[in-house]
Amino acid sequence: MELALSLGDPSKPFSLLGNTPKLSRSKDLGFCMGIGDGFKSQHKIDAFEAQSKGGDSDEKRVHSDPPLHLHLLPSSQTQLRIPCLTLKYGDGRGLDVNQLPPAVAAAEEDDEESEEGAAISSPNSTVSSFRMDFGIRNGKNKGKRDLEVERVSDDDDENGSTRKKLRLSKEQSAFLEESFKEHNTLNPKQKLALAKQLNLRPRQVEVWFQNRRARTKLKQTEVDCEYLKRSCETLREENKRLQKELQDLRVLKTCQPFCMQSPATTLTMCPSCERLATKGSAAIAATGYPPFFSFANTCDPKTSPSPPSNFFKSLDVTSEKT
DNA sequence: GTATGTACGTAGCTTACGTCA
DNA sequence: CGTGACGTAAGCTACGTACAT
Repeated sequence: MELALSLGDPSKPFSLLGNTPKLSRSKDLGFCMGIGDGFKSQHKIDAFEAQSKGGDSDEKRVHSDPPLHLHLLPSSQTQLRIPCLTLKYGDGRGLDVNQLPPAVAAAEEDDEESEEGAAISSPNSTVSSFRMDFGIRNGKNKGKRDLEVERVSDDDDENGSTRKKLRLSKEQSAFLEESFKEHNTLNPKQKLALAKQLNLRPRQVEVWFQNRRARTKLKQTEVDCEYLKRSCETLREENKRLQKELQDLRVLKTCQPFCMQSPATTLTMCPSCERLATKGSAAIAATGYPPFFSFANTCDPKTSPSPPSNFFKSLDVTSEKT
């Protein structure tokens, strides 16, 4: 797994070694490492939908970018086949709390339609005709968790205003996860479609995506933190080594009168190993002979190609007189 | 062209609840 | 069975952006 820092300008997209930010789709990765530019992609989707809708308030948001058609769901046009969910609605068992009571669901639908238009809920809509029975489970899959959920469902019926913690089913979570991999933000239409497909309230879908983004960011922060720790450790070691080299050079400078007569000792850096070498006293001390060109035994001359003449960064360490 | 108000979406923080060891 | 840690759904607030006036 590659690591990349995204601690700079938060408005800029997460970049992985220069690659375009892209949410990871790998199945084995528990979270998405890339932080996409949610606003931009969202606007692209808006632009597309405004164009396809043919003129309402959204149309004014159209960007100059070409419309980007994102497929919200893996199979929004087809029935999702999940074996444990294929029981018919209304067998009287295991009614999921996350499935709205018919009256409430109808009210929710009306609210959403009044807010966002009836595009989704039209009788001919493939989305509205598609109902996944996520709330229905057979006896085998109905466990303690479902019983718990049913209890809350009863409360929900008697008072919809109280705050309830409704655990999403595995299937619902998995489906939301798949959608999140496609894109980590939702526009109202997508939210509605997802809510309908999963028999959730649009607000639940919205909250789920909010929390999912937060979790992704948290994970990324942890990864960044680890990376910074390692970088810090590496730099500390490097600094320690360089300090020691500098100290050695200073000792040599004071101990060898020969150095006083020579011009400034020049430190050079090996292009392959990036260790310091000298064209002067240090090399003399190391070899006993004034070197013409040396990396102070830090490099294998066979494997170290000759650097261009202007490559070396020079450090004058003897220019100041003590 | 600029200032102001409004609507909306998001991030961040927090709370409350469910699950598990 | 009680308890604490952890994960997560949901509430709340601040902020940024787009748009209308």
